[in-house]
Amino acid sequence: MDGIRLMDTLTGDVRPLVPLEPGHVRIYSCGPTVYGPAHIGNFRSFLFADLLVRHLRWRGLRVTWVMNVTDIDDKIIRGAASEGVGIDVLAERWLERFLADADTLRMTRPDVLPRATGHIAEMTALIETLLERGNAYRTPDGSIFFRISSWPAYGRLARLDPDQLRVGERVEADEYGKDDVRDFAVWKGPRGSEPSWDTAIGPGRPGWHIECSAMSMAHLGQSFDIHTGGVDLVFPHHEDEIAQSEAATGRSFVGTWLHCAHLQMAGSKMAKSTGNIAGVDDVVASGISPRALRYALIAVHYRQGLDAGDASLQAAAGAVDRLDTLLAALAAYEQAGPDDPDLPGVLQAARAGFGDALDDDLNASAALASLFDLVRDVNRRLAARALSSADTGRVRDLLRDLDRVLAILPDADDRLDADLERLLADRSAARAAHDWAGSDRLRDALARQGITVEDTRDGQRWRRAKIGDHA
RNA sequence: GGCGACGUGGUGAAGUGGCUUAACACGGAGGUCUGCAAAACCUCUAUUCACCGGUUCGAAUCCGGUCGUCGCCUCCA
Repeated sequence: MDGIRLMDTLTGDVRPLVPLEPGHVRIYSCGPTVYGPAHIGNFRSFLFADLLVRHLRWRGLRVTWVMNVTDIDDKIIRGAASEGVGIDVLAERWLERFLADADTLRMTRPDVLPRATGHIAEMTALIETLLERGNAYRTPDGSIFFRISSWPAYGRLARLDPDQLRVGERVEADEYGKDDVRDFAVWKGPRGSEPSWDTAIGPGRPGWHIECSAMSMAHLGQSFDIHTGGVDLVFPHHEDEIAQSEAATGRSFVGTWLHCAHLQMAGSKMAKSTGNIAGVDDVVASGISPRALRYALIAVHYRQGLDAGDASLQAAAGAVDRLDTLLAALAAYEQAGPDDPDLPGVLQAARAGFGDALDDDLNASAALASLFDLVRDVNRRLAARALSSADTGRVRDLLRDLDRVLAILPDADDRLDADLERLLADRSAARAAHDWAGSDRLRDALARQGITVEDTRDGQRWRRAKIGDHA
């Protein structure tokens, strides 16, 4: 093991992660714009950050994770106006929904979820500095733009030559007056009935990019370790963040830029603008459990495109079921014999393989391979009756340990309600009486309620069904 | 038009110079076990890594070309 290595978008190489403060990693993730429900493509990028955070913590590092919430932007303004409510009402509603979906997918709650509207002062302070330093200028309508020509490094992150940028023919009315069409707004002057803040730099509202610069620096400092987002944010969003942040502070902004590839659906990018989307609720309604969805979203390397087709979701459900089955088997197994002398080595090797894979730029596929190698090995030992009852606890402990990173196993305290418990007890009794017809009837009844029951020499065992019910 | 990523079995996907005639998962075929079922385990399911050429003792892995897919090039994770 030679530490955690990550692929930095800016330099294009894989480098060891060296936190600015030893033992403490500061991470900023571009979060949701709360004007509607986030789709599972959005969640892929959030879950990839979650996986990173969980792995770093599993490695014993302290992590401060900040994810912004954009609660003021054109779409929110438009949506609120069409409903005749304030932007705060709309934002609050969709933020709640975002958090609920995030919980469903077992995303770690970020340490801070700063909102743009709560950081106007930080943004205007940053803009003032940019004005003072000559990196930004005002236009007649009260807007303020960042001057790209004042920042020679512009385009480095996206590997774009500013002179080659194909500038759109459409120029928004409010953007007339820019010195250069490529310049971007850090502050938008007041317009009609749009929300506006009275600030030291004048009335108006913030541009999108400045939000992330201000909020990340407010909560993590002028320089921090990792910034994550989807590849579509590389340009212009993150490019602009770097320019305005470094121009304002004179310091390096971010140590490592991490970008995850798009989730695709039917061969093309999942995006709200194309309507080619599926929400967490849509997938769950189709019978895929949240745990299986999480598995599908994190099982493929984050820089690899991923198609959320039915086949991959079904495969994920199958893989999760294999883990559930092992847990159920461990719980049901009883063997008084001596401990398996080989087990400690097997467990240690699995943990090492798992951790090493994730250290290597978060290679989740390889980490899962290590986990499933362990699953087969343990199943073999269970079948051979080589393990003791105490050994099953050791295996379970390791699975739970690895699951601190994966978060795909059933809850440790998952219990059936009383009615189902009774059906299980009845079935056990029927079997004891060799009442096979009754036993089969009860098994069917349980299956209809989403519980799979299986018989072993240690008695019956149960687990949640793969498809359908996922309480 | 510019820039970038990628192309591995029935499917998803790891591997990026010899340990790999290719991990792991899903699926399929056969077998063991079992009241039945399921699960699990065992065997089989790519002599081959888009195609062509080259470098090398040796390539899925490096180089060149061709074809194809996807993404970015102003607010989309």
